[in-house]
Amino acid sequence: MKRYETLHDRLHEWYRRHGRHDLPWRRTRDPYRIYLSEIMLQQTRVETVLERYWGPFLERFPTLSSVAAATEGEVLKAWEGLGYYNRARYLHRTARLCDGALPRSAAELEKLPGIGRSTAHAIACFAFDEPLPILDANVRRILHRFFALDEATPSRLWEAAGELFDAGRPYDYNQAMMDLGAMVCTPKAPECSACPLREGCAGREDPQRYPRPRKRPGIPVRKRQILVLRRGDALGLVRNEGRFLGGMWSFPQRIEAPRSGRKIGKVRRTYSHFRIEGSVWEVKELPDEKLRFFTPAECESLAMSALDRDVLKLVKKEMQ
DNA sequence: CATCCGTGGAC
DNA sequence: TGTCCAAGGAT
Repeated sequence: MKRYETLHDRLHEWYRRHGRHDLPWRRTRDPYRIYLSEIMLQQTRVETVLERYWGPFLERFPTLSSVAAATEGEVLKAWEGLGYYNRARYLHRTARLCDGALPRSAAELEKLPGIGRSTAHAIACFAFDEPLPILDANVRRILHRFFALDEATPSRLWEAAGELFDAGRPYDYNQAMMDLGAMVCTPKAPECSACPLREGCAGREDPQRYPRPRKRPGIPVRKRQILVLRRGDALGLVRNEGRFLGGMWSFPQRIEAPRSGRKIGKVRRTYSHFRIEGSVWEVKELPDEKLRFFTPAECESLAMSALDRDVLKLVKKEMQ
C-alpha cells in the first residue's frame, strides 16, 4: 500500500524517538516471553505487569516447559493479584499442549486456549516476524478516529487494521501503534498536534467523538455472608469451580446470614460486572461444605483472590 | 452478538 | 465515593 507510505515513515520516526523501547518484552525475541507478555497485558495496564508480575513470574517460570511441569495451582499462585485468572489456567493448558515450544504461525497459535486473533497476530509478529496487524484497544481507538468511525463491527475494524498496516515493517508498526494509542491518541485528551498520523486522520477535528462511548449498564451489588470456620489454627477454605475465580481458594460464601456466629468485619470489592458487599462471620459449624483446612502460614502458598486476602487479613487480626 | 471474567490506578 | 478503563478471549 503506497498510499500510507509518508504516514508510515512519520509513524516510524515518531516511534524511534518516543517509543517505549525499554519495555522488557521488546528487548527479547524469546517466543515464550513475548507470549507471556501478551497474555499478562490483556486488559491489564503496562505499569502493573512491569512492576509486579513480569520479573517475579519469570523467575518462578523461566520457560514454557517450566510452566508445563508445574501444577495449575502453582501457576495460579504466581498469577495471584493479576486478575482474570482464566488466563493463567489457559497458560498452563497451552504449556502442556505445546511440549516446550510454541507454534510459529498465527494460524496455529490461535488454536491454543487463551490466544485469540489479536494475540496470535501479536505473538506471530513480535516473535516470528509474521506480517500481521494487531487489534488491541489502542489500535482500535486510533482506527476509529483515523477513519472517523462512530462505531464499527470487529469485521470492519480488522478491515481497517489491514488497510493502515505497514506490512514492510510489521514489528515496528504494531509496537508503534500501541505506543501511539497509549501516549498520544489517548481516550480522554488526545494530543493531535503531536501525532504522526494527523495529516491522514479523518477524525482529528473532533477526536473525542470517536469511538462513540458505550453505554455502561450499572453493575449490581451482591450482598454476601462470608464464613470463617476455625479448626485449631487452621481455616476452612473451598476451591472455586467454574469460571469465576476458578481454581482459586476462597472462604465459603452464603446468601443468608448464619444462625449463630460472631461478626468480625466487612469487606467489599468491585469486579468487572458486579460488586460484592460481604459481612465476615466467625462460625462454629458449617454443614454441607467441602472444606479443606489451612493455617494462615499455609494460605501463603495458596492462590487466593484479593477479596479473600482481605478476609484473611481480618481473620489474622482476630487471631492475635 | 451479549455476557462473563479481576484488579488497581487516575480522575 | 463513583466512574472509567487497560496489549482480549471464551462461551
